Amino acid sequence: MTSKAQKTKAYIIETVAPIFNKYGYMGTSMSDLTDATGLTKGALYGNFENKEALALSAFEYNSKKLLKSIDERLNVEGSALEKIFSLTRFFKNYDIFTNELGGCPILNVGVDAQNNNSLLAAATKETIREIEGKIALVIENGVNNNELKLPVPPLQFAKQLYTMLQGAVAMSTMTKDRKYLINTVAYLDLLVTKEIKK
Amino acid sequence: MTSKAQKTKAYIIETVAPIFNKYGYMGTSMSDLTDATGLTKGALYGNFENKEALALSAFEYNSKKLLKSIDERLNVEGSALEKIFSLTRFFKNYDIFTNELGGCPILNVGVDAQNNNSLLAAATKETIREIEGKIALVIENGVNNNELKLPVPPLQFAKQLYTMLQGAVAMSTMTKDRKYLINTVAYLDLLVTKEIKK
DNA sequence: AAAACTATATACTGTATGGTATATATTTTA
DNA sequence: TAAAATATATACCATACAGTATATAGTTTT
Repeated sequence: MTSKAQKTKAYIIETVAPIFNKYGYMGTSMSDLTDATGLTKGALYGNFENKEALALSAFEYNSKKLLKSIDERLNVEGSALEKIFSLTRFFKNYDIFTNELGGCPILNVGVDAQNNNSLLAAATKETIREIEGKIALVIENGVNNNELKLPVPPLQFAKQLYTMLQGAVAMSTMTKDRKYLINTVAYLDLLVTKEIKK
Repeated sequence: MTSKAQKTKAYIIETVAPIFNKYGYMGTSMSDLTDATGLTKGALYGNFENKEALALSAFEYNSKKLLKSIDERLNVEGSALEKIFSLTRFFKNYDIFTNELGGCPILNVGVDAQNNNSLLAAATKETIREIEGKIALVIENGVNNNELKLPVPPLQFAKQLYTMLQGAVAMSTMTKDRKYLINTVAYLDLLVTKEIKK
């Protein structure tokens, strides 16, 4: 059974997460958070040591949501190719998916925290590593099944794939134009079919 | 002749530009800027209406530097292909180039300002448009010279190219690993040679 | 249901914030 | 070089900031 206190803590995190993600660590004030939650500073500081701990919990909340979704796409039934296409299909609507998170947590926090908060910066870096690892695993299985042929090691290919996807995320975020996502995914699907499908 | 006042204004901008770029609009305080310049608030507010005007001038200063460098690479003597390779060579060391600017101004300001400052967000968007246009022009000339063949219109190809480069910039920024730049450029050079060179 | 405990609200720190009015230097013009 | 014009420094707003001590309300446990 979850106690009232645990519920409050969870409520704070999920309310606060999109705000930190949107406005950044420096751009979010504690009073923004009391306004959004309807709670007082006493409640926030009773549940979290300080602003940084709260921001970190918020990032981890968003990060987990993202990782879970990516995992789901990469674990669909079928061949390695189908798993990869499932992932690119996810990124085609990435802007819609990340809208409720307050934008892409990787990009927003990764860039925002770079020079402002080393803990958050490290957390982003770790999440990137995890995502790349998950993609690499699928690709590696495809190679072992004689389904795929690669010009580079699986992890490097995964990194390249994710770099292109994240590039589309960055461009569509900055220009508010989702065509970057659509066109990049179309290109990647073609690339995968033509270059690494055996 | 440049008056003392004009020199001061220029000095403020060039001193302040990397600070805004590194720490963001909200992460930079006016006292950070008085510290860095060795000037007082009176001097800063005498030369700029407010913090926002100062940040905008700072971004434009960085943006112009970047656009100038890109222009130089795209205007080297030679074929369209050589111009494109000149650009990718530039991005291979993009982290070194942007170090003195306080990071990539497009990425940093584009992400930071997205939800915090609409003027800066619009300025980033415009700079992206300019860069894409410059690349598209080179590619279009290559097509007209019968040097290149494209599967998509020149501007779309330019956008795709820049998206991949900017993806590498984002990833190398967030992970502090320049391999993303190196590997992406290696891939792009291959892509250009194999797919669009006639 | 009462006692013990815990979580949230209130009221308050001291400091930093963006911005301004005005005094004082410093340039520029005559 | 003296007067006029301008740029910078100083001293000061009011407000917002992260964080805290303590009172009060609410939840658990017995």
